[in-house]
Amino acid sequence: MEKFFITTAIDYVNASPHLGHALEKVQADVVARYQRLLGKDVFFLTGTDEHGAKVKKVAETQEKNIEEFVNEIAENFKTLAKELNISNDDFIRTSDKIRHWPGAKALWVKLAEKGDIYKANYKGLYCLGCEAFITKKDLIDGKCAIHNQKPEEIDEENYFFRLSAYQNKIKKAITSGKLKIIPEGRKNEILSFLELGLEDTSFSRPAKDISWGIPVPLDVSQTMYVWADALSNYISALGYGTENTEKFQKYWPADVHVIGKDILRFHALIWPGMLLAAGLDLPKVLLVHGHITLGGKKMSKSLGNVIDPFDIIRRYGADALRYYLTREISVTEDGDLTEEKFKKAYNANLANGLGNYTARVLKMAEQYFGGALIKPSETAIAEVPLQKDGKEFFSVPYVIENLVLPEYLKAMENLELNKAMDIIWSAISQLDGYIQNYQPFKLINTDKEKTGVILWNLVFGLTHIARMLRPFMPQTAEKILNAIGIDGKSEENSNEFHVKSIEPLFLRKE
RNA sequence: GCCAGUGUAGUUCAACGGCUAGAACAAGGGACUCAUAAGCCCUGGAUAGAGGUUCGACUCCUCUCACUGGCACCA
Repeated sequence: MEKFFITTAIDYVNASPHLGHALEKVQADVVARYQRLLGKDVFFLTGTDEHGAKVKKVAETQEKNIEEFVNEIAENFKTLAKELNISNDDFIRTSDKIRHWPGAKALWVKLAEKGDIYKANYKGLYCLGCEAFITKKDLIDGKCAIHNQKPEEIDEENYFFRLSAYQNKIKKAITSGKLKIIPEGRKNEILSFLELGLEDTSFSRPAKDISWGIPVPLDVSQTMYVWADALSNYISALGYGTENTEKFQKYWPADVHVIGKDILRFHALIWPGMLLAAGLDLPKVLLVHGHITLGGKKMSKSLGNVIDPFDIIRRYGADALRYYLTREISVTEDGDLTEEKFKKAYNANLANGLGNYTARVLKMAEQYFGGALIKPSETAIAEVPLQKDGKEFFSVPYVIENLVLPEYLKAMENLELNKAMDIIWSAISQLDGYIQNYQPFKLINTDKEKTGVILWNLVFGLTHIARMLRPFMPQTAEKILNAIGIDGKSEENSNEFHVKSIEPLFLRKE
């Protein structure tokens, strides 16, 4: 069986999950569910990044024991995944000494043995107010923009990773498409960055500065810096560096890393560099998503414009949020969300579009035929084709199977999730028009047989809509398939439908 | 500042240099009733600005303006 390994970035636990985390989880989940439906052996990994001075500081601010603190936040991320119906197979935490540390350390040792880790002085600007290194970007007139004080120039000994040695190989992997970066614009961004030349990258910090982290193998005076620690989660979770490397052998390399544009460089440069140094295969695809803005503004606590994903799920349901994140927001671009936009999209497409179509079709089938619809002859089906621009078009099954499905599959293969969703809704719209054309609700009084053919077509369409929706809106798809008397698993069961009407899928919100 | 990219209807998006610039939502109108006052049909409405190349430009070139991203150790 073909394997498929997909990951999300691991989320940093300095604060609770927000909509951006939800976006990434849902995108990855849709792909994972789709690949499972294709029959692949999917391993879907997500997790949390829990180390670093920042986490420690937040825990201290809240006067909490650091372990308790990260446990608490990690639990929030797990809860979000659960409430969003994320089908992850595993959840890795970088503070997990048993599951994560061995892999992170083993990779470090591998790089060290290769001679690609060396000690050197790291020079940086350290702001006492931030209690962290800051960059030139953070400076205004040479002073920290937040604390308005001059940073200290610190010169300390660190381990470095010889990233520069892999510059050409990384570049080749990207240009050749061996490591594919979606979208194109992000790829170009990385390639132009590569043109500038890669410097080696700092891979550790003195333990006195970062005590909350993984100690460097054979040198406890140093703690692994974030990239050495966090990126290795993708293989540590598979057992790399432990006695049981079965999963690692089976699933690596990743077929898709779903990441945000903010961490592209680390995944497109440092991570491939590490893998090349360790003699491991590179991931196949980096799917880079944008950020969610709220009313056109960046999410920020100080702006007070945060929208809580849990709140949306509570009020509209997980599938509604999944719908918005995958259809109303383009996978690779920034997307905007406001309560108003959400409600509008919910009413127009879930309550009115999908929900209403389902309701009217099920109701008619139940009322006119007691829910039992038997597949009509090909000739009978051909006699009630779809209409297009007032002219007869192809039959419903033909359009679904030969026009809609291939387009949908193509969009899914290309990871164009919002396009795939558009295709589903365009099918709904065509079928709504079909009802209007043939008016089965009138025709039932004069020609019951023909009405039966039309309704069979409508239910047939509904089964395919539900099937296409399964990766996106699993609960809704199941409800629909159950209402049609289909278990959703076998594909060859459209000869006979036993339909019963159900509660509205999505109630309108005023 | 430098390098990329974007700019199309009120809004979100689409258009290998080639038919009348397409959709969707929103707005206005109409005929219907199976359905969640949903659905269907019709209508109005746009290429940021200025030049240029071309038989022909949303598309290519130049400049201006606006916005976005990147310009390495913040995740």
